[in-house]
Amino acid sequence: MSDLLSTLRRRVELADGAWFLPGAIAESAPDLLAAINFVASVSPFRTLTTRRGGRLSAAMTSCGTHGWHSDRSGYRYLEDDPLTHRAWPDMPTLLRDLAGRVAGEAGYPGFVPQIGLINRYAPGARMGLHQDRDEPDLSAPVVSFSLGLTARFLFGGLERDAPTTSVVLEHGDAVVWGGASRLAFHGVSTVRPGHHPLTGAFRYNLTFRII
DNA sequence: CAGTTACA
DNA sequence: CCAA
Repeated sequence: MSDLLSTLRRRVELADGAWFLPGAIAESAPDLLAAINFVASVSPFRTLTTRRGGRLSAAMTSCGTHGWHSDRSGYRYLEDDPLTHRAWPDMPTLLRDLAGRVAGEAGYPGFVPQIGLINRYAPGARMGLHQDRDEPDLSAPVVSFSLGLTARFLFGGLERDAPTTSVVLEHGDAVVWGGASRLAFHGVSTVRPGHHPLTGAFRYNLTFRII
């Protein structure tokens, strides 16, 4: 897609500093799936536990300098994958470049992601409202890509009780939130059964962060 | 509280 | 399904 057309693409502001970019990464979807498969071949998808013994329904893996992890010690970023006891896979150049481009389209120029967290949702999986607050550097936005099955994305405010707005995230969509929305609560409703020609019975979400 | 569960 |  040309730079001209990408500058003309539709943008919807969900909240102050939070942008929904429909179709922003659609053209790169096959290459993104290949990148996901590479990451998972080094650091496989795994199901994480919460501090109190619950289990996250979305399977996760990471790439880049650190990976996001949760267990009985809580949430944190780790330099090494506790599953493989080795470094997380390098972030594929395509992911870094695409996340930077999409951040720029949302008004956050110069974004060079350090970490890519990949969430895999089978039908029935969900993600409760939460904040991305494990990053010491909150000046950078969070960039999110959606691939495969559709899901309803909930975007709230700075307190858990604040009302949420929702958008349906489809294959190829992106969301970027930063600035006044950087610590906004967000989540994903239960993914419904379905089939996607590229991803089969899965939804993939990639979130790019700087810590 | 990125969770599950009990009950109106 | 929502409140806790």
